[in-house]
This record gives sequence, structure tokens and C-alpha cells, in this order.
Amino acid sequence: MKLRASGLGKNNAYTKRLNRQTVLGLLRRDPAQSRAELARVTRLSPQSVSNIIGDLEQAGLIEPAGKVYGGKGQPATNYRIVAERGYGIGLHLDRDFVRATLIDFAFEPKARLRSTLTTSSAKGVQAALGRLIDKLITKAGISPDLVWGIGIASPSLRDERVIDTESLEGSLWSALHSYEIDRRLAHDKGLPVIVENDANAGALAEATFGKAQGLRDFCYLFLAHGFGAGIVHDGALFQANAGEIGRLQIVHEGKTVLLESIVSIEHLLDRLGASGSARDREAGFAGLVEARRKETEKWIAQSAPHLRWLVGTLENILDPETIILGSDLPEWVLDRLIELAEPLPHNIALRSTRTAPRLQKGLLDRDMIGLGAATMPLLATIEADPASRWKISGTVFDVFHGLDD
Amino acid sequence: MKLRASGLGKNNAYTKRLNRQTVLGLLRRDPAQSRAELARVTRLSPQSVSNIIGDLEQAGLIEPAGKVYGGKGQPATNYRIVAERGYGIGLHLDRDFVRATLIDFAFEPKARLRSTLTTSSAKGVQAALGRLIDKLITKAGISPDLVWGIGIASPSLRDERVIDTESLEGSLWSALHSYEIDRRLAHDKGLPVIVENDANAGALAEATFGKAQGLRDFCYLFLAHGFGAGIVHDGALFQANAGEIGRLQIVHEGKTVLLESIVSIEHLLDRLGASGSARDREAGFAGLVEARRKETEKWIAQSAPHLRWLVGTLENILDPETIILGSDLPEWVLDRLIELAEPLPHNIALRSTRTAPRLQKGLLDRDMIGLGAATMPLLATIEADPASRWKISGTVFDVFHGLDD
DNA sequence: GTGATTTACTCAACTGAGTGGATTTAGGTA
DNA sequence: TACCTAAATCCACTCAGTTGAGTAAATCAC
Repeated sequence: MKLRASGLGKNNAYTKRLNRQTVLGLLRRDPAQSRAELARVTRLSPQSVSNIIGDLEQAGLIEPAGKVYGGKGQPATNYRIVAERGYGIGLHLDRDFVRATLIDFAFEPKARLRSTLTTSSAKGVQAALGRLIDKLITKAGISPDLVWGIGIASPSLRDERVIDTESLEGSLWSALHSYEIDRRLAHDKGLPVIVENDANAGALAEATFGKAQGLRDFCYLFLAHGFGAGIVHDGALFQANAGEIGRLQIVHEGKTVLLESIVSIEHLLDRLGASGSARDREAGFAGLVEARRKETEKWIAQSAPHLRWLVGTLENILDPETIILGSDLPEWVLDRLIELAEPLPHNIALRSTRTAPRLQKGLLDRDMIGLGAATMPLLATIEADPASRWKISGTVFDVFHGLDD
Repeated sequence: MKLRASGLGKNNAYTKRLNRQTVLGLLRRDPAQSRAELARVTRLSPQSVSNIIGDLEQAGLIEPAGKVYGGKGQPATNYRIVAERGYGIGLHLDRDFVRATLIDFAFEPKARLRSTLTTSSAKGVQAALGRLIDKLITKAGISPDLVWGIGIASPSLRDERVIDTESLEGSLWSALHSYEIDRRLAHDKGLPVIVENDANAGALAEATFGKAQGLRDFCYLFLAHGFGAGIVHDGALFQANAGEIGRLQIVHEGKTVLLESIVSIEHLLDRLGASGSARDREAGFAGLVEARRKETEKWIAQSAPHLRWLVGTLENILDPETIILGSDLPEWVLDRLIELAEPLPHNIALRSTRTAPRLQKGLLDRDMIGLGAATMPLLATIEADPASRWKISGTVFDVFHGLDD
């Protein structure tokens, strides 16, 4: 039966795809489940689940993972995702460098690379990214055919550059948009390419690897050169243009300014008198921050009240389950920021059903954003209800293809 | 085939229900469409649509609405919703009064009533609401059996009262929550009762009757005694605890205060020196506002910058298609507020794909909130993808019941 | 006018999704 | 050893939407 895509009406083929994706999604999130267990969760009949499991196994997406003894009745056969069945590549494009990560279908990181980009021409960047991807695949020791796609996270994603264009000129993400590097890369590699902003990728990473696992409503604040937020509501990411928290107007010392003119690494580095390569993340502004600890503390003291205000604002508008603060700053800076943000405003977030902290530190992995980016092609390939409706260059694989004939 | 509700897996029965709801939803939003047209939109086969149309007609939900001549080929038979097939009742509970509205299945208002509540005991309120509903049904001249449910909109909806409890004590909505009037009313009337906050109900009303028709992402700001927002994202309402914009912290004349301590009718009335019944909406604070125009202008001048800030803040966080300002204040006050809110902040909302104004005035119907509340039981009964996952007391009718045997 | 053309709609056979009851399997338990 | 329980399967079945042939009723071209 043909699947009539993108229509409002649903047919059996659609249902089948949905159920396959649902079962696969459950196995991905919680490894090792039996047919009977899946039937209970999905409320499908054991027979249907059995058929689906058979299909997925035939497609090489899952495999048996031993039997469970100890209970009454016949022991159940557990199944798990076949980690080596597919891979996702994530590129984190920052101002001065690129980090590339590769994760397998079990969402385990397999290889990482970083590279400082010397060229700033769009064509040069395109070529450099292509080489980096090849190198990453080689390093992981996998077949290029098994890569399902490429996710790109860049600091700013706007369909139009109505603001601060000058600060973007000549940068990587300028090339990304004006030169359509994503489309060209998709063509070069024959793979789907998905672009997101860094904060959204970070939110995906926290949802997959970090503090937001299992949460359906949360905010991820990414304190970088700028200050952005990835907002997840009802399990889905907000579109790229939302979450521009750095551009919120605040009053600082009597003057109305943008939040990120205070709360951003950019501003911290200004205060520390950093210049040239000392501003680069790779060259290690972390060292500078350590060396100028006193001045950094002052910045923290100044920023914390604004963070407190931001938490209250986001809570009042969005009522998330938790707010996660991520950054490449040293851990003690984040700890201190969160510490000084207390006491958080008295508002609805104080409800007794709360389980997660109102404000917490994110994972500290430096490849966080790249990891999130790497999940995108995997999610786009297998998820029934993808975290977001991404703009995708190229065509996503149909992992179920060939099962029906 | 049995529908296995609330499971993750889908079966044929689920698909059938979904397709029926989809077709019905299309006919509701755009009256008079033919089978062939619906088949094109839904991407279902003409045969399937024909079957569905047959079912819906047999259930009395739709009826033929004439043939379309003029084009080539056989003229198409249009169908439309049967307006008299069902009704929704909306109650707008404010501090000092209740407005009740009844709309038919074509979402046309059929009867309105208002009542000042003298009693404040929970039991008394319950009884009064019951009588008001009966009166409304009588006034509309319809059979009580045809009412599909009751929607209640109240100024504040919080699952717990962690804030400002004293200002809620003894009020209608205090009774609503602590005494569970919704549950009791559902039991009394044998009807499903759905509770929402007033701003969310207003957002529903704008989406159904007003400026937000066809929009999937917008904010509705409801400037009342307090200041709340209904947020619609991807066609769905945010849960009740979100949108508490009145509790955002702003800096006013050097002091940090809550937004609604300035931008709210409560504060305006304070400034106008209103007391007692002059504060009531029904007794007409509008007259007072007119009489004290100069002082009102001052309040507007003071509030507008905060409104400007709020628009920028919401845009940066949520990136809505439009922001709608609703209120019971006189029209000129809203016009002036919006006028003085210009120039709006320079941000991503300036994108060229914009079609709706960034900030606009909502419908001025005084029953706006009640109308939105009245849509809730109708939507809950027929929508495939309900605007929100409401907490519903009682059981929603199954309008398709009896079709399958 | 007349016939070709176009479009709406229907009939009846069909495909294939999940279902349900009987059955087999394989461990625990008395 | 005999019984119980739960997992998994066999197979006939139900009933979604689909398909393709066919009919009805309008407009269009000459």
C-alpha cells in the first residue's frame, strides 16, 4: 500500500510506519525490551509487535539481546538497537574552529575531531568541512555508506540577517547561509544535512545524553560568545528563530542594554582585556579566566542577578520542568553563577510536583553541541515524532525500505 | 475493531477516527467543501472520503449544502456542518460577575447572559452557575441534550497557589479550585467541564473568531485586572501555568516591580482612585476611564514602554507570527497603547516573510473570553488534534458512537 | 444540437494493517 | 513429576483505505 505522504489523511501504510517507528524509538530509549513488554507499552497486540520486531530485525536495525530468566512463564527474549547499523555526524561550527563528532545508532560517541579553520572563504570552508568529515569517518573506522547524515550546529541561525549583520560578516555561519554550504555539502557527500543553531543542538544533547533525559519541557541556556536558548516544549524543539534570549532588554546599572552585552563570554573577555587569539575558545580562554579569577568573579557577581531574572522570566512565560545552563566556561564559573543566582524568584515554578532543579548546570562535555548536532540525522531517520521539523538538505534514508515487497 | 486508546501504537480503528475527525475539522474551518476537494486536501482516495462523508452525514454532523455549477464536469455536492447538531457553553468567571455564552456547532454565538454573583460560598457559586446554565439553554431555545459540554475560563489557574494566595481568597476561582466546582458541575449536569485560564480562552477565541484565524503561532495578551498571556505554538495552547506575563519583573522608575503592578486595569483603577463598585467591570469602569481621560493618558504613557519591552521579549523568546492585545478597556485606550508602543524593538520579528502586524488589537467583543471558553467543549468533542490536552471533568461525548456496528 | 471532454462520484473486488483465539514453548513452583 | 504461568507463534479473521472500472452530469467545441 502506498504511503501518501504529507496529506492530512492517514492510511494503513502510514500506521505501519508509525508503529515501526514507535517500537524502534522505545528500543532506542530503553535498551533491551521484550516483545511482550513492548506490546503492553504500545497497546498493540503481541502478534503485531512480533511482526514489527521481525521486520526491524530483518532490516538489521535490532537484534536479540539474551533471554530474561527468573520470572514465571517462558523467558522473554529482549531486543536491542544494533549500534553499528548507522551513524550520525555532528559539526559544531564556531567562530574560529569546528568540532566534529560521530555517534552510532545507539547514540554512543565513537570519534571526535577538532580543527581550526584558517580560510574564511565559503568555498574553502565547504572543502575543509568535507575533508574533516572524511577524516572523522576514517578515524571511526566505519564504512561511509553507514553514515545516515550530517548535523550542523552554528552559533546563529536566522533566515534573514536583520540584526547585527556586521558582526557576522566573513564568519563561518555567514558562509553557511549566504553560500548555502549545507546544500552543497549534502550534494558533495550524498547525505542529508540538517542545520540548527547551537543552543538548540545543545538542548538535543541534554535531552539525549544529559540532564533533560525524559523531560518534555525544558530550556537549555547556552552561554557562549553570545547567549542563546534552546526551548523544548511537549518534546519538540522550538523553531530556530525562537530562544534569542541574548537579545532580551535588561536594565543594567540604570541603562537599558541587551542581556548578552553583559551575560556572554564575549563581554567577559572584554572585561579581561583579551585580544586576538586569547579570545579563541581553542586557544583556551579558559586559561585566561583562571588567571584573572578576581575579575571573573566580578563579572559573575554582575551577571548572576540577570541570570536570576532570566530564570524567572522563562518560568513565567514557558513554565519549563527545568532550566539547564551550558557553557564552555570552567565548571567553577557555572557553579558560582548558579549559586549566586539564588534565591530564585518566588513564582509558579515552586510547585510541589517539581522533580528537577529549577536551574542546573548542563553536561560539561566540550563536544556537547556537536553531539547534539550528530543526533539530528539519526532522529530524522528513525523518529516517528521528530524533535523538530528541520529544514533538511538532501534526502533522509528510508531505513524501512525494501521490507515491503 | 476496538480502539485501544492512549497507547503509543496505532491501529485501523484509530486511523478511521482520525480521518473522520480530520474531514470534520476541515468542514468546520471552511464551510462547504465537496468530496473531491476534501480528497485532494487529505490525500485520501475519493472513495474513502466518500465513505467518511457518508458516515458523518448519517451521524447528523454534516449535511449537503447545494451543488457547485459553473466548472467543467459534473457539479460537486458541497457539504457543511449541521450547526444545530451540538452546542457549547462557555462561562467567563471574573472577580465580580459571570458571563455565559452559548455557541452552536458552526461556532456561531446563539445566546449570551451575564450575572453578578452575590454569594461567594463555593456551594452557592455552584448552584448559581447551574441555574445560569439552565437559563442560557432556555434562552437559546435548544434541547439540553444537545449541549456537548461546558468550558470555564477564570482569571487565574494554578494547580497550586504558591503565590498571592491572599488576593484569591474568597473569590470565584478560589472556589473553583479548592471546592472543585468543575467536577461538581460536571456531575450535576452530566456534561464534560473544561477549565482554562482567561488568557488561554481569549487565545482560543481569537483563533476561532478573531485576528488569529489560521495562525499556528501567536500570543494573546489579556489586559484585565491582571495581565496574562495565552500562547499558541504549532497550533496548540501552552499549558495553563505558562503565560504568566504579569509576573515578569521589570524596572519602573528605577525600581524592580512586577509588570502587572503597572500594566493592569487594577493599577489603572488605583491611579484613578476607584473604589468599591467603581472597580467592577460590570458597573462600568469604562465610564470612569472616560471621565478621567487625562489621568488615563498618563497611565498609558507609562505603560506603553513596558508593552514595547514585552513585545520584544516575547518575540525574542517565542518568535510568534503576531501578538494580539485584548482587553475590556475602551477601544481608544488600546489604540493609544499600541500607538505609543511604537517603535517596536529592532529584532528578528522584522523578517520579510511577516504578514500579520507584530502587535495588534484583538476583537472587542465583551464576551470574548466566554466565547473562547465555549469553543473548548466543541473542540474537545470533534478535534483530531485538540488545541490543548485539557483536564476534563466528566466524559466527552463520542459523536461517532453507533456508526460502527 | 451533438459529441467530446471533464469532473464527481460509486460499485465491487482487493491489499494489507492489526486482531483474537487456540496452541506451543519453556521456564518456575508445589 | 505434575501443574502453573507467561512468552511467543499459527492462522483465520475483520475492516481500514485503495484500486480500477464504470456511471452521471455538467461544460466546451464545432
